[in-house]
Amino acid sequence: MTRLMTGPAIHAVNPWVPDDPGPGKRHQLLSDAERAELTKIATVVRFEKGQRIYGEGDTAEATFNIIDGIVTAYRGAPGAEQVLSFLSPGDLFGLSEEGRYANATRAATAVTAYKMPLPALRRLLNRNADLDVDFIVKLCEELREAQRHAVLLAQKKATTRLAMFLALQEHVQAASGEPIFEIHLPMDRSSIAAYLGLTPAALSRAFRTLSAERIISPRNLHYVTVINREALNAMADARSVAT
Amino acid sequence: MTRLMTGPAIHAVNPWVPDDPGPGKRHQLLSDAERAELTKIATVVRFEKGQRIYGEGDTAEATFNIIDGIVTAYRGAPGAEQVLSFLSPGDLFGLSEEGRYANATRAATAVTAYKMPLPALRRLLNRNADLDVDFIVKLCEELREAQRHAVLLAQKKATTRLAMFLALQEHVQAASGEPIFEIHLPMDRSSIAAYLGLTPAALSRAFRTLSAERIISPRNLHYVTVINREALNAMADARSVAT
DNA sequence: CGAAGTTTTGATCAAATTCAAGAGTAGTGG
DNA sequence: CCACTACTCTTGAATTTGATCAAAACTTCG
Repeated sequence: MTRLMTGPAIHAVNPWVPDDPGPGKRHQLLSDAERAELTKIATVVRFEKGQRIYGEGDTAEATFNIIDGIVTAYRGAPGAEQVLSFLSPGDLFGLSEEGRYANATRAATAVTAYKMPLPALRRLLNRNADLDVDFIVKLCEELREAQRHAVLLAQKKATTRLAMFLALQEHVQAASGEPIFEIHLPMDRSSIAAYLGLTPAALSRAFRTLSAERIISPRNLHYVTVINREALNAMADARSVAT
Repeated sequence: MTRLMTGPAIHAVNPWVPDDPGPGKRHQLLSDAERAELTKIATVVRFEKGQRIYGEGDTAEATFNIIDGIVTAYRGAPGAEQVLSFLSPGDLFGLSEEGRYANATRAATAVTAYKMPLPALRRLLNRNADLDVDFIVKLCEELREAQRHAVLLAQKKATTRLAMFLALQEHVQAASGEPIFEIHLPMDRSSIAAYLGLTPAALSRAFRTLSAERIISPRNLHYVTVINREALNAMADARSVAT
């Protein structure tokens, strides 16, 4: 969580070449000059836990870059709500929605973020080709994340979905730098359930099953230890079945 | 299907402003000059129905731009295969995968496409900021499509998923210009099932149910008429439930 | 016309949803 | 600091739905 340099930060893996820090390792995409440029048009905003940031269909006014905290992106009316993604520090959201936001967002935890007004951002992107590339790279990453989500949702068993989710969270955590002895799940159960396309009841049972099978060991609602990583990865890799 | 001008074509809606041809209407993003540039590095390739274009994990060598036909993007071993998207003319694929392709692709029908080697494309993008923007826009669109897919997969009832898929296909068809009295489904049932996260058996029953409820009327395996669009949209909009 | 493939249908089985009630967790105020 | 309330999460029992396995109908193509 050391954040010495100020200004917007976009974290992503390099899509072009496979060298870099390490496979799957994320790094800062922006140069200091670019961060300075972005800082000029950005303001820092705060949202408290549970607060809505913008709604589905609202006129898009700004793009956000998370400094700290987790943001939930979701769609649909309350009661039939579908969570699309959990966004972490370094992530970008509120971009590219045909003039309106395509989904709603809310703070899953207390959130600090840079807010960049769309017109200014657009002008900046038109002038700065490198910055464009950075945004492309970031978008590609989000696209792949959405695809992973689709793969997750296509799994039929609740335990498989949960296993994939836990593996994903572990990855996110590892990629953000901190080593992991425990997986941290800052969001609440119903949000996870909505992300996994399950009812809270089914999710609860899935947790129970994985615990009973000695694959995980939940310390409390927000911290889980992986006991049998072999088994977890075997489920998560979803390369079961064959003939 | 009138395709008078030659050269790569990227079709997308404009993400910035909501004016344009019409809401949800796609248009050509590239200028003639840009198309000429891309043409210089592109070659035309053909794939026959069912042919694999590249595999998951292969070293990424080129990006493709579909001229004609439908491409299936999928992931996972045969038998546990998950279809991620069906790509249409004007779509781009094979982009942005960290040096390797993140998913496999195959031709769902006979396909003609432009093949653009990655190094050349990269050089071109570095020189041409406008082109970058076009790619960003296109990527945003694909991102949103992946999110829609996730929303679809999160639906619990098979009939709801099918309804959403049919609505989606109708949209794609409408956006590509041709008016629709029938929905065209060029891909085979098992691919649709894999896209919907269902078994072929369940998909078949879902078709049956929607037919029995007088919502659709399939002419044959590849053409379906919507009889009751009200009901179809009601299911597809997934805005059921409330309090 | 025949053969290989795909799609549909049927019966059984497993799993998730639903609905409802019970534990556990905050968060509040005395 | 504890007790109370509101909320989230878990658990249970019945029902619905899709998966599975296998066989029959239909396409497609040689």
